[in-house]
Amino acid sequence: MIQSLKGFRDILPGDVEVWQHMEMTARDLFEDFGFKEIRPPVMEKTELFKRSIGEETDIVGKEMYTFKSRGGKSITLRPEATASVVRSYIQHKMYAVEPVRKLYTIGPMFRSENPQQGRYRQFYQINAEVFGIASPLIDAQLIFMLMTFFSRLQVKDIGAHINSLGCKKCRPEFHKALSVLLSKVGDSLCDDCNKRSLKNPLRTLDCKVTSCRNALAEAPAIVDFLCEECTEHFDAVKRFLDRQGISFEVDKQLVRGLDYYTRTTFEIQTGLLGAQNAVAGGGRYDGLVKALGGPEQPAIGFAVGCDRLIEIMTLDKKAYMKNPSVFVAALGTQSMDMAYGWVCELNNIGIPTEMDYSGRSLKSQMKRADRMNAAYVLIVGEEEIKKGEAVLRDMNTKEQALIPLNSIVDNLQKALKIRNTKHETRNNIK
RNA sequence: GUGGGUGUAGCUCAGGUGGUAGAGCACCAGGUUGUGGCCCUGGUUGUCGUGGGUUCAAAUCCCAUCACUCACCCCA
Repeated sequence: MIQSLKGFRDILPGDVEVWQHMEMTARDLFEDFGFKEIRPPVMEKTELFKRSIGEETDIVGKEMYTFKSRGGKSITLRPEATASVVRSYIQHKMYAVEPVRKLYTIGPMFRSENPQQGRYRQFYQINAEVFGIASPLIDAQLIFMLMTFFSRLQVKDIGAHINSLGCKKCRPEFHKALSVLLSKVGDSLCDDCNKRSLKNPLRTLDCKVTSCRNALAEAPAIVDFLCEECTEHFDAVKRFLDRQGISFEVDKQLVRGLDYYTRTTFEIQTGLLGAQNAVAGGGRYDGLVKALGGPEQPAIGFAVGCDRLIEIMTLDKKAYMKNPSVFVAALGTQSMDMAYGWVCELNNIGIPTEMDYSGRSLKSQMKRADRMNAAYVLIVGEEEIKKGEAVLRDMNTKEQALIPLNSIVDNLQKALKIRNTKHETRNNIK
């Protein structure tokens, strides 16, 4: 038997409905906030990711699906979306047409890590990116939109964590201070952190090894080294979050794993997913557009981990399943022949209708209709054909009505309309 | 890449110290000769993850391998 690849999985009917709901919620919300969808390809030149994410990061260093194309070019299955969106923004000179762009994208990402809870090799992200706005207003608004997204999906047990990583002006100062400490406590650090302290000292801050945590307990905080502008920016973000009633925690240890982040960074964490506690993360990347060959343009964005989000949604899956409105129970070839015509027509006008295709007993057809949760069963057999009337059974009330064979479709349409309005009024009253 | 746990029917799982498989649910049929949910009766389904080894005999013991899972690492 051929199985799917390790870390790659099928999302099956029954689960897909929840995914659709999540995606619809995201689209509606993001478009309310002025975002437009963009769909970049899933493959890019390897160079794009090396230059944006950073050569020394784990993602680029050991997690990318990289291979040679037939022409010998190095290409990579995207490990994240921001790089592609920025590339596209530059390639199509979007900045020239309209200075401010708000874009979102939904799709699969690929990283070759060992799978575990909330982590797959093909995983899905919803990304939102804003170009051309330097103001802290957008930082706060983006976090506000993200939190609204979670609340619309009724996700609980989450909290926002924010930090500022400074800019190219103030970060070197901090690096210096941190490096001094690192070289002092080098002996008590783990092997990884010793490597990090040379290549990417920032990363030592979120090491989970206890000895490192202890050694770095007195580590300087980036926020204490921020330049005047960065401090102002960070304070403003916090103020605007407060203003919208968004509760958050300033987390000095919050360092992002991608090199391009500057200033505001944030992560939405949950306690429900074990080690994979980040359901969403993002931040500002003011230097990236220029670094990839575009003009100097501020930018900020976030990514939501869909697979993880789905796991903590704990919604009633059944609520999202679509059930047939009508099941046509036909007995005998002549009835099946007629049923076939009605089913096609009803399907065509948007009424989900099912029938039995193998000529089984009425009892088993009723059973199937019941299991499928059909609202109505239309029964047609020899008797009905003789009388010229079919039996329409309401599966909830068990009421049965006779309807003429020549106006089946009209009658069903009417019956379902009445039923739907009943539902609507009931929902409105609630 | 590293470590722990698991792998038996479509699903959830039983199968002390070796004797070639079972339950519940699901599915199908019947009871009710044309009416669903409850009930009763019967039925179908397995290369016991895969490959090798020990043995008269392996789901059971040994080795390898794969997959799943959790954790490290890292991240969404």
